[in-house]
Amino acid sequence: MGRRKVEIKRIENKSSRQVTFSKRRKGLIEKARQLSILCESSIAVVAVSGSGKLYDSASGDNMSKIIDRYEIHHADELKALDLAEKIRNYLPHKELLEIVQRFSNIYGGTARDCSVSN
Amino acid sequence: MGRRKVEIKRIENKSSRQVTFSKRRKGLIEKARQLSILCESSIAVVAVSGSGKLYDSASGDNMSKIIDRYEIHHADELKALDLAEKIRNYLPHKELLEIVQRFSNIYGGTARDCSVSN
DNA sequence: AACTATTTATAAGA
DNA sequence: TTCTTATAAATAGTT
Repeated sequence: MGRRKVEIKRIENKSSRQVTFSKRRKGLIEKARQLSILCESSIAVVAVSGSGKLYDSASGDNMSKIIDRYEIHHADELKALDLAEKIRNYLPHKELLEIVQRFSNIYGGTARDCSVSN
Repeated sequence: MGRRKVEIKRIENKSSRQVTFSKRRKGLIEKARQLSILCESSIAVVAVSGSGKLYDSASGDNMSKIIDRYEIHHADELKALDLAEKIRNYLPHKELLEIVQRFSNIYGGTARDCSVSN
């Protein structure tokens, strides 16, 4: 849908890639909104850019409810993976948990609007 | 994009609505796939139809990781869930390790311009 | 940030 | 329901 047909492969030029990301992300979210209204459905879109920025939209219902719905639907798989694995990994898990808690204490779960270099 | 312009409002006829849901859902997921590849990004789509069926796609990364990313960025709104608590009860060691590494990437040595509440 | 030539998505029809 | 096709809509390259 443009001056030329584009191959679906990584756009090498960084600024073109960013422009395309911006245009198509907007298009995608608008399509989600339309689908939600036309067909009375709930649509969640979460996009993470190459540089790590997060964009999301929830149409027809709020994001938490849509994600909950996804997780309920996949609960069986998650549980099957979980139980044996959790026991098997108990000790290192416990140690890692302490690390995560330290992270949580430092960053508090409330950090926002972070730009990350790389 | 069809024989006629359509208003973006609920399609009253049930079978038309189902046909449109099927066509547009497919289109949306294909657009997500393209965006992911063109711009090396990760895109999650979760759709719940009016009748409660769930459809999802994850491009560029797996669904759990994209949802985790969303939840990390929205940690403020997820205080009730408490990340550490969720990890303790829910995630196997391997995924926990990945979360710790992601915390390091996000909040580690190169993060700047962070506003942190509390 | 706008424009527009083209491609792509899709609404209606077969 | 699957295929076709006229048309609307999205967007790639340009300004």
